[in-house]
Amino acid sequence: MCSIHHNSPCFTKRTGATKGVIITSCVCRTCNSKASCAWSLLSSSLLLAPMPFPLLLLGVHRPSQTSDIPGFYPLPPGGVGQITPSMGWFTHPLMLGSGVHTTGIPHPAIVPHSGKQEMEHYDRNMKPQPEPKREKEAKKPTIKKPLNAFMLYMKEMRAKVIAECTLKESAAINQILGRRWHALSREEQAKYYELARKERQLHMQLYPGWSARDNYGKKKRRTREKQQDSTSGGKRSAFGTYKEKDAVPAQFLPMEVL
DNA sequence: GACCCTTTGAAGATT
DNA sequence: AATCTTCAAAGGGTC
Repeated sequence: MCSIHHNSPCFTKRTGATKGVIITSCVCRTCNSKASCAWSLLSSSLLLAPMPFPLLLLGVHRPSQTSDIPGFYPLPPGGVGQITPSMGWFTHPLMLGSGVHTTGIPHPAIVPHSGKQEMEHYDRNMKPQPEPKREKEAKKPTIKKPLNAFMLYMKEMRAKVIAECTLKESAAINQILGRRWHALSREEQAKYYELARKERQLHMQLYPGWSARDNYGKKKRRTREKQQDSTSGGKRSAFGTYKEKDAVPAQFLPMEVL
């Protein structure tokens, strides 16, 4: 957050690549000055704002009652234990998984440990899972990272892009979504930044001791070299720079990026 | 069946 | 402080 433009969401700007690695820096969207990335998890001004559509996207009702954090998930003095299904917390597909907070409150960020496959049962139209396996995996739940603005955007727009382009491969879809993301106006992007910020805040409140580090190493990665090779030629998209061999065919690209 | 690919953003780790 | 790394989602492809 820029110290001057408090309401200006920062964004990560790709500034180039060294040895195949993209350098990132965070700048204020308004004055373009380099700034800290923590654009105000604690910014009460935004918390006081009316709930934007993104929370509707999540299926989380905005409680009408007041709370310490108006417009956001109320946290009673005792914690989150008073959040009830009637508040809509459980109505979103994301909320229908087996993830259960230590308080007993289910949350999409909690999934049984062992990889992305486990995500299916809360995010893919509630595919029924064999019960014994679920119980087995539920022993060691993993609290996932909250989604960032772009991830939320992807989640919302993926189906639309698939329908438009008849593509199914996620890598290609994501390239298109990346370009469309950059084509969004700041106002449009701001909606997702705010949703992401609230997601992070909720996550912090539900899992105060959680750290992104907790999930480090849970995905086994193959040799880093291969990844660097793949990025050195085309790098990490740096505002439109793509590997030619992986470029999305022009006929699949939306008009606005052609 | 685990990981890759591909995207951006957030945050932890390292220099 | 600056830079680097990992992981969030997705699902076809690869090994």
